[in-house]
Amino acid sequence: MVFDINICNTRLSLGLGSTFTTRNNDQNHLPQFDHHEEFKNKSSPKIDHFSLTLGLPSELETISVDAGAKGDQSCNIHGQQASSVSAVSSFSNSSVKREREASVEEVEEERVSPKICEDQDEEGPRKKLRLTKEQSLILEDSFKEHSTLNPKQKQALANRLNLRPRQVEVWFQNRRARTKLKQTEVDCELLKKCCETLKEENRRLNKELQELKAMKLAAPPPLYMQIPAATLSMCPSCERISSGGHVGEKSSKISFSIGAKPRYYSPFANHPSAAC
DNA sequence: TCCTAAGATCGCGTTACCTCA
DNA sequence: TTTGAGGTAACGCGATCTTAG
Repeated sequence: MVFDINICNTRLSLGLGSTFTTRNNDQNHLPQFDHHEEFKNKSSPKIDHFSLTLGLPSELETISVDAGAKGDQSCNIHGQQASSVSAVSSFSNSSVKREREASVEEVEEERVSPKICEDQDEEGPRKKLRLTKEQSLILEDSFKEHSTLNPKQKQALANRLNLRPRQVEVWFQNRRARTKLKQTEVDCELLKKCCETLKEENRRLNKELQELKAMKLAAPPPLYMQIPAATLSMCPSCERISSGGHVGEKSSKISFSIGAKPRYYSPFANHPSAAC
Protein backbone atom coordinates (compact mmCIF):
# COMPACT_ATOMS: atom_id res chain seq x y z
CA MET A 1 0.00 0.00 0.00
CA VAL A 2 1.44 3.31 -1.05
CA PHE A 3 0.14 6.75 -0.36
CA ASP A 4 1.18 9.48 -2.70
CA ILE A 5 1.24 12.75 -0.89
CA ASN A 6 1.87 15.97 -2.65
CA ILE A 7 2.39 18.45 0.09
CA CYS A 8 4.49 21.53 -0.24
CA ASN A 9 5.31 20.48 -3.77
CA THR A 10 6.94 17.36 -2.55
CA ARG A 11 6.03 14.08 -4.08
CA LEU A 12 6.32 11.85 -1.11
CA SER A 13 5.59 8.22 -1.38
CA LEU A 14 4.81 6.66 1.92
CA GLY A 15 3.80 3.12 2.08
CA LEU A 16 3.76 -0.18 3.72
CA GLY A 17 5.81 -2.73 1.95
CA SER A 18 8.63 -2.47 -0.45
CA THR A 19 9.36 0.87 -1.95
CA PHE A 20 12.01 0.22 -4.47
CA THR A 21 11.63 -3.36 -5.49
CA THR A 22 8.72 -5.59 -5.94
CA ARG A 23 8.03 -9.18 -6.41
CA ASN A 24 7.57 -8.45 -10.02
CA ASN A 25 11.19 -7.79 -10.43
CA ASP A 26 12.05 -9.72 -13.51
CA GLN A 27 14.98 -11.45 -12.00
CA ASN A 28 12.67 -13.11 -9.56
CA HIS A 29 10.81 -14.67 -12.38
CA LEU A 30 13.60 -16.41 -14.03
CA PRO A 31 12.80 -19.85 -15.19
CA GLN A 32 13.71 -22.60 -12.84
CA PHE A 33 16.52 -23.80 -15.06
CA ASP A 34 18.36 -20.65 -14.26
CA HIS A 35 18.58 -21.69 -10.66
CA HIS A 36 19.80 -25.05 -11.69
CA GLU A 37 22.30 -23.34 -13.89
CA GLU A 38 23.40 -21.38 -10.90
CA PHE A 39 24.02 -24.51 -8.94
CA LYS A 40 25.88 -26.04 -11.80
CA ASN A 41 28.08 -23.02 -12.05
CA LYS A 42 28.63 -22.56 -8.37
CA SER A 43 32.22 -22.28 -7.51
CA SER A 44 33.90 -22.43 -4.22
CA PRO A 45 34.35 -19.55 -1.88
CA LYS A 46 37.92 -18.55 -2.07
CA ILE A 47 38.35 -16.78 1.19
CA ASP A 48 42.00 -16.21 0.97
CA HIS A 49 42.82 -13.09 2.88
CA PHE A 50 40.72 -13.15 5.97
CA SER A 51 41.58 -14.25 9.39
CA LEU A 52 38.64 -15.66 11.21
CA THR A 53 38.22 -16.62 14.80
CA LEU A 54 35.84 -19.43 15.40
CA GLY A 55 34.40 -19.85 18.81
CA LEU A 56 33.08 -23.34 18.97
CA PRO A 57 30.26 -24.21 21.31
CA SER A 58 30.44 -26.11 24.52
CA GLU A 59 33.61 -27.84 25.35
CA LEU A 60 35.37 -27.22 22.08
CA GLU A 61 38.06 -24.68 22.30
CA THR A 62 38.07 -21.52 20.31
CA ILE A 63 40.05 -22.01 17.18
CA SER A 64 41.48 -19.62 14.74
CA VAL A 65 40.99 -20.19 11.08
CA ASP A 66 43.45 -18.48 8.87
CA ALA A 67 42.74 -18.81 5.22
CA GLY A 68 46.24 -17.76 4.43
CA ALA A 69 47.57 -15.42 1.85
CA LYS A 70 46.07 -14.90 -1.53
CA GLY A 71 46.74 -17.81 -3.74
CA ASP A 72 47.36 -20.11 -0.85
CA GLN A 73 44.29 -22.24 -0.66
CA SER A 74 45.39 -24.27 2.26
CA CYS A 75 43.43 -23.97 5.42
CA ASN A 76 45.27 -23.65 8.66
CA ILE A 77 43.19 -24.41 11.65
CA HIS A 78 44.95 -24.04 14.90
CA GLY A 79 44.12 -26.76 17.31
CA GLN A 80 41.77 -28.70 15.05
CA GLN A 81 41.89 -30.50 11.79
CA ALA A 82 39.58 -29.14 9.17
CA SER A 83 37.71 -32.39 9.09
CA SER A 84 36.91 -32.25 12.75
CA VAL A 85 35.67 -28.73 12.32
CA SER A 86 33.33 -30.00 9.70
CA ALA A 87 32.05 -32.53 12.13
CA VAL A 88 30.87 -29.80 14.42
CA SER A 89 28.66 -28.32 11.77
CA SER A 90 25.15 -27.10 12.31
CA PHE A 91 25.71 -24.92 15.30
CA SER A 92 22.20 -23.76 14.73
CA ASN A 93 20.27 -26.88 14.05
CA SER A 94 17.13 -24.90 13.42
CA SER A 95 18.19 -23.80 10.01
CA VAL A 96 17.35 -26.63 7.74
CA LYS A 97 17.30 -24.34 4.79
CA ARG A 98 20.74 -23.00 5.57
CA GLU A 99 22.09 -26.50 5.77
CA ARG A 100 20.43 -27.30 2.50
CA GLU A 101 22.03 -24.34 0.82
CA ALA A 102 25.34 -25.08 2.39
CA SER A 103 25.21 -28.67 1.31
CA VAL A 104 24.68 -27.63 -2.27
CA GLU A 105 27.52 -25.20 -2.04
CA GLU A 106 29.74 -27.74 -0.42
CA VAL A 107 29.11 -30.20 -3.18
CA GLU A 108 30.12 -27.58 -5.67
CA GLU A 109 33.11 -26.64 -3.62
CA GLU A 110 34.30 -30.17 -3.65
CA ARG A 111 33.75 -30.34 -7.33
CA VAL A 112 35.46 -27.11 -8.21
CA SER A 113 38.08 -26.54 -5.60
CA PRO A 114 38.04 -29.02 -2.79
CA LYS A 115 40.96 -27.44 -0.98
CA ILE A 116 39.03 -24.49 0.30
CA CYS A 117 38.05 -24.16 3.92
CA GLU A 118 34.56 -25.23 3.13
CA ASP A 119 33.12 -25.09 6.56
CA GLN A 120 33.92 -21.62 7.63
CA ASP A 121 30.27 -20.77 7.95
CA GLU A 122 28.94 -23.98 9.27
CA GLU A 123 30.05 -24.33 12.82
CA GLY A 124 30.57 -22.46 16.00
CA PRO A 125 28.76 -19.35 17.04
CA ARG A 126 28.05 -16.80 14.42
CA LYS A 127 31.20 -15.26 13.17
CA LYS A 128 31.50 -12.05 11.36
CA LEU A 129 33.47 -11.51 8.24
CA ARG A 130 34.40 -7.94 7.60
CA LEU A 131 34.34 -7.16 3.94
CA THR A 132 37.35 -5.38 2.57
CA LYS A 133 37.06 -1.89 1.17
CA GLU A 134 37.56 -3.21 -2.30
CA GLN A 135 34.81 -5.75 -1.88
CA SER A 136 32.47 -3.14 -0.46
CA LEU A 137 33.27 -0.81 -3.32
CA ILE A 138 32.50 -3.43 -5.93
CA LEU A 139 29.32 -4.40 -4.16
CA GLU A 140 28.27 -0.76 -3.98
CA ASP A 141 28.93 -0.29 -7.66
CA SER A 142 26.91 -3.34 -8.44
CA PHE A 143 24.12 -2.13 -6.19
CA LYS A 144 24.00 1.15 -8.04
CA GLU A 145 23.40 -0.74 -11.23
CA HIS A 146 20.72 -3.00 -9.82
CA SER A 147 19.47 -3.29 -6.29
CA THR A 148 18.61 -6.93 -6.74
CA LEU A 149 20.56 -9.73 -8.30
CA ASN A 150 19.54 -12.65 -10.37
CA PRO A 151 21.30 -15.94 -9.65
CA LYS A 152 23.83 -15.50 -12.40
CA GLN A 153 24.75 -12.01 -11.33
CA LYS A 154 25.03 -13.17 -7.77
CA GLN A 155 27.28 -16.02 -8.70
CA ALA A 156 29.45 -13.84 -10.87
CA LEU A 157 29.80 -11.28 -8.14
CA ALA A 158 30.59 -13.96 -5.62
CA ASN A 159 33.27 -15.36 -7.84
CA ARG A 160 34.72 -11.94 -8.44
CA LEU A 161 34.80 -11.08 -4.76
CA ASN A 162 35.81 -14.49 -3.51
CA LEU A 163 32.67 -14.67 -1.45
CA ARG A 164 29.91 -17.18 -1.22
CA PRO A 165 26.74 -16.37 -3.14
CA ARG A 166 24.90 -16.40 0.15
CA GLN A 167 27.15 -13.64 1.44
CA VAL A 168 26.48 -11.55 -1.64
CA GLU A 169 22.79 -12.17 -1.23
CA VAL A 170 22.87 -11.14 2.41
CA TRP A 171 24.87 -8.07 1.60
CA PHE A 172 22.29 -6.98 -0.95
CA GLN A 173 19.46 -7.64 1.44
CA ASN A 174 21.10 -5.56 4.13
CA ARG A 175 21.98 -2.89 1.62
CA ARG A 176 18.39 -2.61 0.49
CA ALA A 177 17.32 -2.34 4.09
CA ARG A 178 19.82 0.45 4.70
CA THR A 179 18.67 2.29 1.62
CA LYS A 180 15.09 2.05 2.71
CA LEU A 181 15.93 3.20 6.19
CA LYS A 182 17.77 6.24 4.89
CA GLN A 183 14.95 7.07 2.53
CA THR A 184 12.49 6.80 5.39
CA GLU A 185 14.57 9.21 7.43
CA VAL A 186 14.70 11.66 4.55
CA ASP A 187 10.95 11.41 4.06
CA CYS A 188 10.40 11.90 7.75
CA GLU A 189 12.43 15.08 7.74
CA LEU A 190 10.56 16.30 4.71
CA LEU A 191 7.24 15.64 6.36
CA LYS A 192 8.37 17.48 9.47
CA LYS A 193 9.21 20.50 7.37
CA CYS A 194 5.91 20.30 5.57
CA CYS A 195 4.14 20.06 8.88
CA GLU A 196 5.85 23.18 10.10
CA THR A 197 4.99 24.99 6.90
CA LEU A 198 1.36 24.00 7.20
CA LYS A 199 1.25 25.10 10.81
CA GLU A 200 2.64 28.45 9.83
CA GLU A 201 0.12 28.73 7.03
CA ASN A 202 -2.65 27.84 9.42
CA ARG A 203 -1.56 30.52 11.84
CA ARG A 204 -1.42 33.05 9.06
CA LEU A 205 -4.87 32.16 7.80
CA ASN A 206 -6.36 32.29 11.26
CA LYS A 207 -4.90 35.73 11.70
CA GLU A 208 -6.31 36.78 8.37
CA LEU A 209 -9.68 35.43 9.35
CA GLN A 210 -9.69 37.41 12.56
CA GLU A 211 -8.82 40.54 10.62
CA LEU A 212 -11.65 39.95 8.19
CA LYS A 213 -14.07 39.42 11.03
CA ALA A 214 -12.94 42.67 12.59
CA MET A 215 -13.36 44.45 9.27
CA LYS A 216 -16.81 43.01 8.90
CA LEU A 217 -17.86 44.44 12.21
CA ALA A 218 -16.33 47.84 11.52
CA ALA A 219 -17.36 48.49 7.92
CA PRO A 220 -20.75 48.36 6.18
CA PRO A 221 -21.32 45.13 4.31
CA PRO A 222 -20.33 45.05 0.67
CA LEU A 223 -22.91 45.06 -2.06
CA TYR A 224 -23.27 41.34 -2.40
CA MET A 225 -23.81 40.98 1.31
CA GLN A 226 -26.71 43.35 1.18
CA ILE A 227 -28.54 40.81 -0.91
CA PRO A 228 -30.46 38.36 1.24
CA ALA A 229 -28.21 35.41 1.92
CA ALA A 230 -30.88 32.99 0.90
CA THR A 231 -30.67 34.25 -2.65
CA LEU A 232 -26.90 33.90 -2.92
CA SER A 233 -25.11 30.80 -3.97
CA MET A 234 -21.78 29.85 -5.42
CA CYS A 235 -21.20 27.23 -7.99
CA PRO A 236 -18.27 25.09 -6.89
CA SER A 237 -17.30 24.37 -10.46
CA CYS A 238 -17.34 27.82 -12.01
CA GLU A 239 -16.77 29.62 -8.70
CA ARG A 240 -19.39 32.25 -9.38
CA ILE A 241 -21.64 33.73 -6.81
CA SER A 242 -25.10 34.21 -8.08
CA SER A 243 -28.18 35.75 -6.62
CA GLY A 244 -30.13 32.57 -7.20
CA GLY A 245 -33.33 32.57 -9.12
CA HIS A 246 -34.64 30.01 -11.50
CA VAL A 247 -32.65 28.08 -13.97
CA GLY A 248 -32.20 30.04 -17.11
CA GLU A 249 -32.85 33.42 -15.49
CA LYS A 250 -29.44 34.68 -16.44
CA SER A 251 -30.60 38.21 -16.78
CA SER A 252 -31.32 38.51 -13.10
CA LYS A 253 -28.13 36.87 -11.97
CA ILE A 254 -25.43 38.86 -10.25
CA SER A 255 -22.10 37.19 -10.82
CA PHE A 256 -18.73 37.69 -9.23
CA SER A 257 -15.78 36.15 -10.93
CA ILE A 258 -13.19 34.90 -8.55
CA GLY A 259 -9.79 34.59 -10.08
CA ALA A 260 -8.26 32.06 -7.78
CA LYS A 261 -9.76 29.14 -6.03
CA PRO A 262 -11.03 30.05 -2.59
CA ARG A 263 -8.63 29.09 0.08
CA TYR A 264 -11.32 28.70 2.68
CA TYR A 265 -14.03 26.23 3.10
CA SER A 266 -17.06 27.69 1.42
CA PRO A 267 -20.49 26.94 2.78
CA PHE A 268 -21.74 27.78 -0.65
CA ALA A 269 -20.01 24.80 -2.05
CA ASN A 270 -22.69 22.56 -0.66
CA HIS A 271 -25.30 24.38 -2.63
CA PRO A 272 -24.14 24.61 -6.20
CA SER A 273 -25.92 27.03 -8.34
CA ALA A 274 -28.58 25.46 -10.42
CA ALA A 275 -27.83 28.06 -13.03
CA CYS A 276 -24.55 26.32 -13.73
C1' DT B 1 -7.21 -28.14 -15.15
C1' DC B 2 -6.56 -27.93 -10.37
C1' DC B 3 -3.94 -29.05 -6.24
C1' DT B 4 0.07 -29.42 -3.58
C1' DA B 5 4.77 -29.71 -2.15
C1' DA B 6 9.29 -28.02 -2.86
C1' DG B 7 12.49 -24.58 -3.87
C1' DA B 8 14.05 -19.81 -4.33
C1' DT B 9 14.00 -15.19 -2.97
C1' DC B 10 12.40 -11.37 -0.68
C1' DG B 11 11.43 -8.01 3.35
C1' DC B 12 11.57 -7.40 8.03
C1' DG B 13 13.01 -7.87 12.65
C1' DT B 14 16.56 -9.45 15.38
C1' DT B 15 21.02 -11.12 16.97
C1' DA B 16 25.77 -11.06 17.49
C1' DC B 17 30.18 -9.61 16.31
C1' DC B 18 33.52 -5.97 15.53
C1' DT B 19 35.43 -1.37 15.84
C1' DC B 20 36.21 2.79 17.98
C1' DA B 21 35.82 6.67 20.98
C1' DT C 1 41.78 -1.87 30.27
C1' DT C 2 36.97 -1.56 30.17
C1' DT C 3 32.73 -0.21 28.28
C1' DG C 4 29.00 1.47 25.65
C1' DA C 5 27.39 2.88 21.07
C1' DG C 6 27.08 2.32 16.31
C1' DG C 7 27.70 -0.29 12.09
C1' DT C 8 26.78 -4.35 9.81
C1' DA C 9 27.13 -9.41 8.59
C1' DA C 10 24.35 -13.12 9.54
C1' DC C 11 20.19 -15.39 10.98
C1' DG C 12 15.08 -16.73 11.44
C1' DC C 13 10.68 -16.42 9.83
C1' DG C 14 6.73 -15.66 7.07
C1' DA C 15 5.05 -14.32 2.49
C1' DT C 16 5.04 -14.83 -2.34
C1' DC C 17 5.99 -16.80 -6.69
C1' DT C 18 7.30 -20.58 -9.90
C1' DT C 19 7.63 -25.20 -11.18
C1' DA C 20 7.11 -30.10 -11.21
C1' DG C 21 4.50 -34.05 -10.16
